[in-house]
Amino acid sequence: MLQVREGRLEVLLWQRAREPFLGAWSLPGGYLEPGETLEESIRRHLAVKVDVQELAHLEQLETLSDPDRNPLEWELATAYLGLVPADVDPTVPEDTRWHPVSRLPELAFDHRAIVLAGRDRLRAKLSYTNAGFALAPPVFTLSELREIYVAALGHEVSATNLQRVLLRRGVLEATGERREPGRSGGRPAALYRFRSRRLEITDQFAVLRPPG
Amino acid sequence: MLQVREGRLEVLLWQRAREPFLGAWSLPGGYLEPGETLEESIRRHLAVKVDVQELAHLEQLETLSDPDRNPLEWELATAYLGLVPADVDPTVPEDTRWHPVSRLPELAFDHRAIVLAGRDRLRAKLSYTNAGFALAPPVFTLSELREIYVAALGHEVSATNLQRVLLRRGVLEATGERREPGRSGGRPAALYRFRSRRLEITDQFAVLRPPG
DNA sequence: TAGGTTTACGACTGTGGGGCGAAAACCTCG
DNA sequence: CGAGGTTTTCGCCCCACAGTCGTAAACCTA
Repeated sequence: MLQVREGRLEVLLWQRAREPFLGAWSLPGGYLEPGETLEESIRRHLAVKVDVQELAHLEQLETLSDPDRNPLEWELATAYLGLVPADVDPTVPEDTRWHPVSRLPELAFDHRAIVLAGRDRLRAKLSYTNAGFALAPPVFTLSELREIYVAALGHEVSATNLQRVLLRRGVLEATGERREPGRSGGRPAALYRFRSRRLEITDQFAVLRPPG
Repeated sequence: MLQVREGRLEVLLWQRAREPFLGAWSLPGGYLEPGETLEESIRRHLAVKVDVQELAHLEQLETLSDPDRNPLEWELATAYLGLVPADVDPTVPEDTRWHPVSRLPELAFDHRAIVLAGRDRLRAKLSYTNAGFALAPPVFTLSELREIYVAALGHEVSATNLQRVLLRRGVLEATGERREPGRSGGRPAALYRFRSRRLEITDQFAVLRPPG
């Protein structure tokens, strides 16, 4: 589960209570029950930690099968990427904490690689899909959205470009409302929302397009 | 396993010898052995059908977990995409055949969806990676490469653009050799090869680039 | 009302892909 | 040997679109 918190991309980790890797930080998850879908299982295990309603997007990353990934027993794991909007702050149990992805502690199993793979997948999809909807609040100003993109991408983003690109592609739409400026003044910012809240691919990114 | 054969994108299928879906066409594969990697398992099962040396690229697609995907028992499956260069024609057993992806027969399980997902993954990666190396012979003319791209992408591709795009990105390099023209004449074509034969991502495709 | 702050937006620029037509380099046939 | 046909190559133009910058708009406080 990734979320932009305080201008940084962070991941939800919990401290293992069992061997192997007792006490190490690790990704939330657990075993699959018979007759259960992988996605159902993920949601069930996450529900123990956080309110699952707040998961705006969930997608499969990869299935890990290295026989040495668990030193105690042979075990497969299917990694998922979950995204949480920046405006919510789910209450989490004592043994669970958000960690900035840029400074991860020692992680159990191959979880470090999984977190980095999730970050990379997110960064790629921010470029050619509307994935931002899963990180942003329901409505937002362009400045707020820009901060979210900066945190997730890890580099500066021009607000002008962000607006033009996302509007041209039809990813964003204006609500018509404005946000009142703060104490320091400034022009009131227009409020936007994502046109769709489900993942959609921006087709025109394909190079070697069909003619016409 | 996908391959461009006779100007079409085709997939290797075999006819099931057991229930469920006895007699239906299905993707090659089988059960995972303890202590085995998923990729090792795939290669092991494929080796029964074809010479595995000819697999130029293999990548994981998705793990399917719908409890109803197998009517007889609860079973997970991890789908892989394998690519075979167009210049080889592996000998295959009696019960195995290449089928054009555009006209698939009735397939067992969820294999139809898997094949289409593999085709779509391939099409996407042809745009922003050097994935073509896994479909093309070691050396080739631009016309030959163009035919492969047309077959895989399912639409026309201008030879001019193909050359310019792939050369600019450093995906292709000229060998310096030329191919003798055929009976009908014509200017001899320059021979090219892929600079790398391992999957590499063309970074500059990212929209919302870092400044500079 | 002046000065500061934040947002919005138009204008310019540069890069790179798409399309087209001419030139190059070979063939065969009369 | 030259004419005509075939295939490949390459230069040129166009246009879409992202990146940059500067200015105008719209608010605040003092």
